Amino acid sequence: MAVPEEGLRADHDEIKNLTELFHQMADPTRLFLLISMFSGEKCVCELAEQTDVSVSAVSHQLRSLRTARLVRGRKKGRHVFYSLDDDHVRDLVSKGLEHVRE
Amino acid sequence: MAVPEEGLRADHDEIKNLTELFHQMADPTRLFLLISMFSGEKCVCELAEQTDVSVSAVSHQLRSLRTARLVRGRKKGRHVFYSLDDDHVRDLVSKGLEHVRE
DNA sequence: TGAACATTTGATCAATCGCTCAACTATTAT
DNA sequence: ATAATAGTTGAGCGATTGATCAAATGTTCA
Repeated sequence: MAVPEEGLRADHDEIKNLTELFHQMADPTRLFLLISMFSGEKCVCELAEQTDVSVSAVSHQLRSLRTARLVRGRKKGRHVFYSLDDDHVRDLVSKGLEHVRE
Repeated sequence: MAVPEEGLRADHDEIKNLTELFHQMADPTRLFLLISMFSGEKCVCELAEQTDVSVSAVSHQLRSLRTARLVRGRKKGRHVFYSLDDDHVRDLVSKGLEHVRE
């Protein structure tokens, strides 16, 4: 008896959206920001001091993540607190870590 | 009672490797190639005629995937058959599809 | 009000990316 | 041997990326 096709349908739009998702996680700075938010919301300055890039660079990358709907920002006083906007990200990153840890 | 930290440790090397993994899946052509291989091994010409780019471009991208150890090639006659070298890829792509399908 | 702090934004620039093209290697068939 | 087929490789090129810097915005506090 034949094993059922282990194929996986995906049309052009889905592939485009999926590459956009993976693209967001395919940069060290953005990935670091995402992982930082795993333990809860963080303000920009807090995130920035953990990275080796400028506050401006962090802000740019957060904008990218926000546009892609992976994070959301909540304004509180003069701070903006960012947090994950999607739980799939957590799953993807831990699955990915399983891979790189072999 | 406090919820245990939902944090996730990842050192610089792991982050670098993880971005490399996601980078491979962050391009429409490469992602398409990977998804094509979900249903079994495929030769280059077979993969190429399903994409909208040249055989050369496909070969370049397969090399990239091969270097990143996501696929492997098996030579048979004048064909080279490519297949997934890691099952995590399948998991990551289906998890990703769950996300983009909302 | 004005200084200090937190964040965003736009310009700029070097580095990287992914494609095509042309040339090359390798295998099979006549 | 020659032609045809399958795949790889390197150069070259336009497009995209991600960082910095400087300037602008918004918020709190004295």
